[in-house]
Amino acid sequence: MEKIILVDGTNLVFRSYYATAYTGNLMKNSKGFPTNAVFGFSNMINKIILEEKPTYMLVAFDMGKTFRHEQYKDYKAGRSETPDDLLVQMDKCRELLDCLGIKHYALKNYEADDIIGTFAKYCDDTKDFVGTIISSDKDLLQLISKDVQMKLLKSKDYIRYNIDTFKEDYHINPENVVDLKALMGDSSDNIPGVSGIGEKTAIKLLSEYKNLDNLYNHIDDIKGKLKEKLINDKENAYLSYKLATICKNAPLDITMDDVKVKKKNHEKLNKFYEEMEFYSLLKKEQRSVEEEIETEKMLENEKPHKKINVKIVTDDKEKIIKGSSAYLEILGSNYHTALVLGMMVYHPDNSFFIPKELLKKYEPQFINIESTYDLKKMYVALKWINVNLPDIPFDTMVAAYLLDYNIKDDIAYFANNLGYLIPFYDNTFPKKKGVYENIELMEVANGCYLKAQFIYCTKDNLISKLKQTDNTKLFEEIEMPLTKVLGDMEYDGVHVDTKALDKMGHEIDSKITLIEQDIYLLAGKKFNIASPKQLGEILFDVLGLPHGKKLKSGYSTSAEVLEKLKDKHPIISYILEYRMLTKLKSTYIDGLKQNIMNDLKIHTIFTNTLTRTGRLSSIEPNLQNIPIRNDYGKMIREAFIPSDGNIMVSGDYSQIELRILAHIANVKALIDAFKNNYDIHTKTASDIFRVPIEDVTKTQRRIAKAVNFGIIYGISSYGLATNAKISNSEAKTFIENYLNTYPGIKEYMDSTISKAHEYGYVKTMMNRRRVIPELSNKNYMIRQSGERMALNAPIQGTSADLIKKAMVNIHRRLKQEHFESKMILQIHDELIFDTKIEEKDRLIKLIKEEMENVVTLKVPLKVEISSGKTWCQAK
DNA sequence: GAGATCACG
DNA sequence: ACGTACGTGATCTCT
Repeated sequence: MEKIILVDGTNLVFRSYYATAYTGNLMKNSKGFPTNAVFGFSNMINKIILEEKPTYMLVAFDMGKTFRHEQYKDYKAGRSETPDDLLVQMDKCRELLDCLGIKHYALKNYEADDIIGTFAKYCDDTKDFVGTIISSDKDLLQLISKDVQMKLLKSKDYIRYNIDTFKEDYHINPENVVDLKALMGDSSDNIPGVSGIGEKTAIKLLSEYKNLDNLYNHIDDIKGKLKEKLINDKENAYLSYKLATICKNAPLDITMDDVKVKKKNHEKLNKFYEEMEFYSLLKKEQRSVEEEIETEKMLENEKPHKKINVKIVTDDKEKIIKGSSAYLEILGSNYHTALVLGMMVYHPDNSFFIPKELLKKYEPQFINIESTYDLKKMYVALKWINVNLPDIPFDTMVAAYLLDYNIKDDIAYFANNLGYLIPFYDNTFPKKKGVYENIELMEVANGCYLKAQFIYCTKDNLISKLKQTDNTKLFEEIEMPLTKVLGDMEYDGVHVDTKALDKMGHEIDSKITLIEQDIYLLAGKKFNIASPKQLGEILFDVLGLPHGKKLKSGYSTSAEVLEKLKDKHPIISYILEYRMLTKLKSTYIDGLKQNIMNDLKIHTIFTNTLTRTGRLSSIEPNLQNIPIRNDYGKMIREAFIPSDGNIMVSGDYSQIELRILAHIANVKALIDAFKNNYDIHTKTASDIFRVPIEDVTKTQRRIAKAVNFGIIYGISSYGLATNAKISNSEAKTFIENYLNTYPGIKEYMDSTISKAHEYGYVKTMMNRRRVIPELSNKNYMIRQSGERMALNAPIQGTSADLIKKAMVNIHRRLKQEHFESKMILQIHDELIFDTKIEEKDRLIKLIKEEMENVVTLKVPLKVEISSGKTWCQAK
């Protein structure tokens, strides 16, 4: 006796789609392809395979817009149209089944139900098969028999019905489900039923009269309103009966042999998950493949460690061949604190793994290494164990970043993307309760071998791709040298006055406790102020304050909304203060303290392969968003201090993005304004409001400033209106005035957008590309946002190019000219230096020179220098 | 793990 | 009629 699993594919896909589609944020991969339904479907199918371990399985689909009962299709047509972003995912679901070796099938003029019904009947008619139907559609319950059971899917889990449990629950026979539907109808399927009869009445009637025919034969036994209803809708009842009946003899052109589960194609499956960007499933798949190999091994009774293991050196006799690739493996996610395990060097003629203890001995040979992945990580991790890494010409991670490959910090993502099967870090180094489990050095080395080999094999291809995209110069002259510059900055770190932080922490704590009491008193009860949900209830339900915009879960309690309620209730200002203080405490005091290392310094990581525009980002901790805009925040900056006896110096590009815009768009009025060193927002206000500079009001300047920002962000009138707190039509007028005043900007915008659509990407001054798949999205809104990205990326990206180039130049000169001062931070348009007092004047001159002359534009670049005892004062 | 909020350029 | 400013990261709540 064999078991066959019959899955209602259409039902599963719809469920997956609508389970997430209403949340508003449709799940997509980075190419903009919707994946929410495929993701849910993949999870469900994998779960079915895991639970049922099927040898026979069929996933049935509806075919297009054809229906079982052609003549009644008006009823079914009442279902709303299938959304486009669901339709495209249907094919992907079938593709997944192909990878898994599972048969899927659709038949013209028949529905998935009918295909399942026909197979169910086969189970009934023969002794060879029993069936299990999987769907959330109650219609299919009619197919339950002594040989066919059903897993009825519920929102979280499912109910498994066989013929006995079904009867217990429903008090009717499965075949009478059709009669049940005929009476009660099914709104989701547009089956009318008898109006006024629901499930309860219908079941009561059927438990007495068994079926529809018998019921109408004894119609006179029934009294009153119910009888009337039944007679009135008799026609509908019989029509519904037909609609609800599942066909059991569809002319299938497949047989049981066709639905045997085949061996899954791991390679295709990996590619599929990769394309969809289902990394959790990709990892699971990798683990299951490994387990499979393990079991196969056990079965064949092989000796362990039969596979060829890589060479782990025990002395320094091996030679690193010139041109080798290298990969450093560390235990831990933050390379400042991680444990170095060792380094694999790979060359087709000689490759070996150098354990940590021997790295120092191999240091002189590192000069022969020519490629790696994540050079900065390797460079800094080695610095921490006092091993110096000379310049390595090629970082495949940085190259892949410029080329818009899908990369993460784990090289396995990139490798799998290109079809190299490389173990994921999380699988090689599993954690239990946050603690790494014991590791086998040989396993680490074997994984490392694959990684280094991958790097070696990929390098040339990346080099030629960089050339094709005109990115060679950007790569060689900016990004590659910058990795080590950033590495030095991270390693040097920033001193922190822990005591000052502690003191502030205590003060803030006591303030928070006081404010909490005030808030509870005003609210009339204790609640979790940090929970927007609970806070919303207090403000809008209990206190009855007017609410602003609604979000997915309740009304917004953001500072923007609360600000408007300040006059309405005294609790509001307490909440705003509470928010500010708790933010300060948890993120900027406790958060920062966690990241202070034994040297009393903070070592951030500048991620150089993450942003879509070419900017850096800063993590663990983020030192690019330390407060500055209010007094509480400034206190935090007091705790960032230079080395003993030194001072902080900062160099800040003034209005760099607007200057770049003026240059790129060639706007004479703006170029002149910058040349004459005008206040740019006042000048803009004077131009667009047509008043002399000295007559520009504060409001006019504020609006002009908002418009200037808006232009950089890829303006829309609505966006400007909300931001500048003006009406939509006013915003429109201002934008029109602006574009008429500066026609170069209009031209820039038009040509950028049209080129972006033509090529699918935009470029910065240094040829850095940003690919924008959103531009070809079907959704108008997404396309619009793509156009805004296209307008912003060249500006924000060029600014990133310029400061990066300046950083490389400054770093080079600091070394050449034997400065002891160090560049320690970059905050997008600003550089911070830990400065020796004697070097101050020389350094300032150097910074200004390098930053202002990094390139020559039609506008001068202006850098503002400031200095002081702390970061706060250097501003 | 996602959403809400808020910190920065 | 749609429903929006660009680029980031950390923390907390809640499912």
